[in-house]
Amino acid sequence: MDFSEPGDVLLADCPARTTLDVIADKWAVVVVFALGRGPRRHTELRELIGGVSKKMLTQTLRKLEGHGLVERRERPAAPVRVEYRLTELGATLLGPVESLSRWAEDNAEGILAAQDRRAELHAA
Amino acid sequence: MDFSEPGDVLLADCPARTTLDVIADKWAVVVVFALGRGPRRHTELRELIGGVSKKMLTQTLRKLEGHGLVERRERPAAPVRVEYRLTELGATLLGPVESLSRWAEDNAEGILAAQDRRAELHAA
DNA sequence: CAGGATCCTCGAAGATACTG
DNA sequence: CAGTATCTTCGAGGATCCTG
Repeated sequence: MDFSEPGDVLLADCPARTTLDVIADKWAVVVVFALGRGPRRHTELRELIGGVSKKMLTQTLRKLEGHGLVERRERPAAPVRVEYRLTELGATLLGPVESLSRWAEDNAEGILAAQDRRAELHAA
Repeated sequence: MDFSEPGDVLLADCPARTTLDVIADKWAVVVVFALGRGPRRHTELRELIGGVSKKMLTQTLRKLEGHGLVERRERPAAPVRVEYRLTELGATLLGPVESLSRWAEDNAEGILAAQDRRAELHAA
């Protein structure tokens, strides 16, 4: 249990932590997941995701774009059409994200059960 | 690309999304990661993680405990000693979390590069 | 349609001090 | 040591309106 070994990153002020901050945010994860199935437009994403404001979605997309994970492609037309897609780099994030979402799906029940047990204790 | 297929969860108001909210937070991920190597005490965690306030750490631990991912074990003594460890359920989260952290580590460089390219454009 | 600009609020989180 | 309590600030994010 020696944390000074290499491989024990993610702690303190390492690049991995910085990088994690990019994606350790609810919307980023969900957006990447949603784009995992192919390019989507702003409105499509909003409908698919649900519960995200226009502002937050744009903000999240800009952030992901700024980090090279998402590409914005504007179709000249009137009214404008804008498509977002994962970049090659962004696509590599899909594995971990889906691993996470699979876990979330598989363990939703257990988590909620624990939550409820808590609630009951708290009520007593 | 049909989102109505099963397996396309994580969108809208599904249990997976609720569950994701539990862990889609910076500190939660890092704490789980840190506990992945064995039980740790409050102070140890604070030192290992770095940049987290006492308050936030306690809060995060309570949350994880409330969701059945972490167990709090108090050793009667003076001064009190408290150990935190992953529960069995919590340990199952280790896979996804490490998958994520490995990604973060491997792609830190690429991410930062994209970031910098952006910064330059913005400066111009 | 996509998204900038503005205004406003409310809660997340730091600082500080105290306790079992 | 491992917290709790209190106070305060600061910015994330919603609502609304406007534009190319």
